[in-house]
Amino acid sequence: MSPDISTLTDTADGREDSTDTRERLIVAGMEVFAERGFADASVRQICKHAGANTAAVNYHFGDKQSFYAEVLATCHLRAVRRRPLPRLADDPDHPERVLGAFIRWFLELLIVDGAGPLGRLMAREMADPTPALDQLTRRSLLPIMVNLQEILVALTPDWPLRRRFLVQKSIMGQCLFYRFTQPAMDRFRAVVDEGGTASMPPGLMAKPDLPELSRHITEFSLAGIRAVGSSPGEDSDTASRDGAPRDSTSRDSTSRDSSSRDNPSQEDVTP
Amino acid sequence: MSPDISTLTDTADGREDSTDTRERLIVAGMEVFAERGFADASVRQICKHAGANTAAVNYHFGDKQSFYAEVLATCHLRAVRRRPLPRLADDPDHPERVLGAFIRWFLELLIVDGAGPLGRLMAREMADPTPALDQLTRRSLLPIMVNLQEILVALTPDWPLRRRFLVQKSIMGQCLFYRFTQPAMDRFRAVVDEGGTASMPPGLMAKPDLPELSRHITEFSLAGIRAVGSSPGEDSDTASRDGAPRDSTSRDSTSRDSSSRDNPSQEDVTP
DNA sequence: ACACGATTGAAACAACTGTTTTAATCAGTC
DNA sequence: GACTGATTAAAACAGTTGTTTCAATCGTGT
Repeated sequence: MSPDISTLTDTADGREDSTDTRERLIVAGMEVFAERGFADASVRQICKHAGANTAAVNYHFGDKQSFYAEVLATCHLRAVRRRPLPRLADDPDHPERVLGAFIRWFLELLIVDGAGPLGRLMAREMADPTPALDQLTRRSLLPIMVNLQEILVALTPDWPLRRRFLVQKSIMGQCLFYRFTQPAMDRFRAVVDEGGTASMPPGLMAKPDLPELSRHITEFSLAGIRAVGSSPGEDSDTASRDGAPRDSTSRDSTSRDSSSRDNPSQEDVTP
Repeated sequence: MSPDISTLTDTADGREDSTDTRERLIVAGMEVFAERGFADASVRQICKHAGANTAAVNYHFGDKQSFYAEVLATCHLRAVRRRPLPRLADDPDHPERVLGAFIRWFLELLIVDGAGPLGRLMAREMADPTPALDQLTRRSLLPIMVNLQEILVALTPDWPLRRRFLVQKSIMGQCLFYRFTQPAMDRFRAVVDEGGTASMPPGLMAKPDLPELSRHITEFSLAGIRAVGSSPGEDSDTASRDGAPRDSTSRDSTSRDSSSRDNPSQEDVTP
């Protein structure tokens, strides 16, 4: 009797513990929450969209907030399961190559999956944090940043930590741009395409081409790394130059061994 | 019925026709909208916060949506008025220097003003666009991007347009990172500071230091520009499609008044 | 002084919100 | 069959929302 079996509820991993309506509620919650935000999405709307009764959300999940957290977690889990993160251990001898793969992966996550519910929900959480952002940061953002940090450690073994963090943020910022500014860029494209300016003629703001994009960011960033690496860093506060230049003996992905190299003594990051 | 018809248009530029409560409403609107978002902020809340009656918003601005648009416009106008945009014309012979000044300016806008209402409202608009995003894009984002594009044209006169756009987005992305990821980074910092990982020890995620930051991004970006500039570009696709080989030579004379065509929004940033 | 338009105040309106309640339905197991 | 426990359906609840209504007030020009 469900009116909308048509909605592709890619229940490839639909488990048995979840009732039919429970699953349908989560799917509907993804779509509606992503489209209208937590505050603007009403449970009635979601339940109708899922072909369930108004009380279904409260029965299955307790209240709206818990339901939202569940939707967010499920959304994240499914997105991350189908797109495995490229790690340094995959090719420990060529960190530049791994960096390129990571950038490509990150861009795909942001642009392809980012257009779906997960990306929109995360963007909303950034602009308007709810209690669920905490768990989302831990589960989604932290592994990505740790992974990139490991790649950068292999690329720049004897850098001060603070400088490496700056590079990390430069790389992530270049990628995140295409997700966070997307709504504005769409309107921007419309403005430029109809009018245009001297330095920005119409027709130039096409949608990003993913291979070209990842190639550009990788090249741009590697050059930036070499540049800021050869400049005299005045941030000797995080001194402790370890004596292991470009040693790619770091073999394990979990990398609990590299802590001894990076982390002799520093709690003085704020001069 | 509708008391808003004639007087609403040009009140954003600080005319004195605004009553005391009107101004108070806008200020309260900035704070409450920035803190709770458009949907979650109630007019009762705003009116109480402004010491006005519940009907004040509807009387002075028509409805909530128009009021919000007015708040956004006023907010943008005041923030941009106190922080003039550094332009290429300020130092036409040293575009790298201008680029550094621009990056510094942009970071200040994002981090200092960004922590205030304008930044939070813009972040919200990005994640959850309302009809007001259109006007905000035109007035706020467009002049910034045009200005950066002009600087980049001076830096890389004979580049294909498409490649220059990529660089532009790389630069803006690096800066925007510190605004859009701020809530997540705060939580991130808390996680790292309490636990820490192998490559990310506690105490490292300090708040960004503005001079250091702008220096890093400028250096990083200039190196990236040189790198992607010396690589073989696939410029044929865009150059031929656009049919504009005119870029670097003809625009030097018209660089100053690029707003002569249809770009009155330029004045929003440099009044 | 009066009148008049602009503004304010307090109450009311209709619609919607998340959540509960109560009754109905459905599988299974004795 | 009857009993049990989980699920669903429909209605109701208490509260908030944006917006209107209408009388009271204020500021001024004459």
